[in-house]
Amino acid sequence: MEQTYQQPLVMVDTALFTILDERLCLLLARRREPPFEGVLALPGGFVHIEEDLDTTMAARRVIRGKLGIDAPYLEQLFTFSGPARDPRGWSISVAYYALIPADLLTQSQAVEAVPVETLPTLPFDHRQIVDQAIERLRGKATYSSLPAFLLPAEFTMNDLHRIYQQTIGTRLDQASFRHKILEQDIIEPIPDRFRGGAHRPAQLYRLTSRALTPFERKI
Amino acid sequence: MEQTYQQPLVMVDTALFTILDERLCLLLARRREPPFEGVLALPGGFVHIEEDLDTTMAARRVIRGKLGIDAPYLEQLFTFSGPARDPRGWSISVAYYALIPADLLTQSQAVEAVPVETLPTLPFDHRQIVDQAIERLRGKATYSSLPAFLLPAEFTMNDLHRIYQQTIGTRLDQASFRHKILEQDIIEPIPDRFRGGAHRPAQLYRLTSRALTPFERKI
DNA sequence: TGAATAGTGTCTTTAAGACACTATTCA
DNA sequence: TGAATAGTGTCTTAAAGACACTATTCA
Repeated sequence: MEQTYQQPLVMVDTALFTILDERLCLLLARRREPPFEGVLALPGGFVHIEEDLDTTMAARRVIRGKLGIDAPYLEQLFTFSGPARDPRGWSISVAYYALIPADLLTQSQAVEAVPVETLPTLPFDHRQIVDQAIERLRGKATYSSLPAFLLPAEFTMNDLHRIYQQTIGTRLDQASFRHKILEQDIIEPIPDRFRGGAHRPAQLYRLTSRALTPFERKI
Repeated sequence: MEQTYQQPLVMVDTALFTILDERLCLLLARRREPPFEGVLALPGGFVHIEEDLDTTMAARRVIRGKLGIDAPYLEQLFTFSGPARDPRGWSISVAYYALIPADLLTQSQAVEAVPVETLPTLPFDHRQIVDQAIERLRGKATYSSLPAFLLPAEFTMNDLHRIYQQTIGTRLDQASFRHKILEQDIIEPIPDRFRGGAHRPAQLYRLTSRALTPFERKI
């Protein structure tokens, strides 16, 4: 019978991104169990078939366990597998990536934020997962409202401009950026809400939709 | 111990595309075992951890079992999971899609080609897998050499033009298509090889690379 | 010859990007 | 006032797409 084949271990791993000090960072958790006990790694865990309705729910459970909150954006990335990626045996990891606005992070959470340029050596194949997640993030940033999910609910046009530049990794002309974002209808001004400083106050905006909006053309 | 959690069933399913009579078709196999014995479904099977090095190898094994050949293009699509998608229990299916040039198909193979517009009712969540595979195929067709993998090793510019139109689903100006394809350097003319008819013979081309080439801009 | 497909040159439209400018606040 | 950030209008460049044309074969 087919069903009697020995089955792989099934887990989920999550690459959690945030922007801290104008830099793209990854949230890493110190492992509390072997293998690699005490080492910084992507938050993850086994799928619990009694409680998880699918692997996305398992990823949500892992994120809630580490951060105490739900990620505003969560997407399945890729499934990694093989006999050698985990010393416990032939395993499958369904990898996810998520965007966490910095204002949702608190001291109490069991994670450390590390800039993606200075990541420590990661256990398992987590480095590969992270690289692929960054590639996906950069790719989608050019063609969608994705980077906006790294911002708090209210933000200025320049906040958005900066976050797009940080995720894409290139300079974008300020004026052209404004023209194009406004054409896309992904954000709307919040009536009578401005943010000031020693300069002209900036209009505050919010997303028009809580879902990711793909663009026809690039930003 | 974490390892003692009950593990899901782990399988792979493959959406195999080909072009027959100018139409995008899916290769379906009649199931030889329960559940859904005798029903047309995506070729698939359980991951065999003793012989498969990863899920991609499992997908290759499934394709070789049905077609006796390797697909020139194979890509992981998405991982589907949950307690209800398979009556045998909580399961994970790592779905793949592949492109099969029509000249590699023979009568002896254990599959039926069905145009994607007239698919029968499919078991499990195979309909969802197919829909997502078509979406991915159309998406990548605009930005890469992907559709060329549906053609035999040698083809004319007009073969390529037609296959792009069939996979993308829209008309493309013939002259502009030629300009843009030649700029991309994905194909090269085969010296002194032409295909005739009752008309001017057409230059035969081949791919410059066996790998998928992404384009900077759309075709 | 003309029917059929192959292949080229060039114009128009539209998107992407650059840039010069004006606006409003506070110190 | 000027430093600082906010915001607008318009020009340039380049890509996408349309179109008119020429080329070569066979019946």
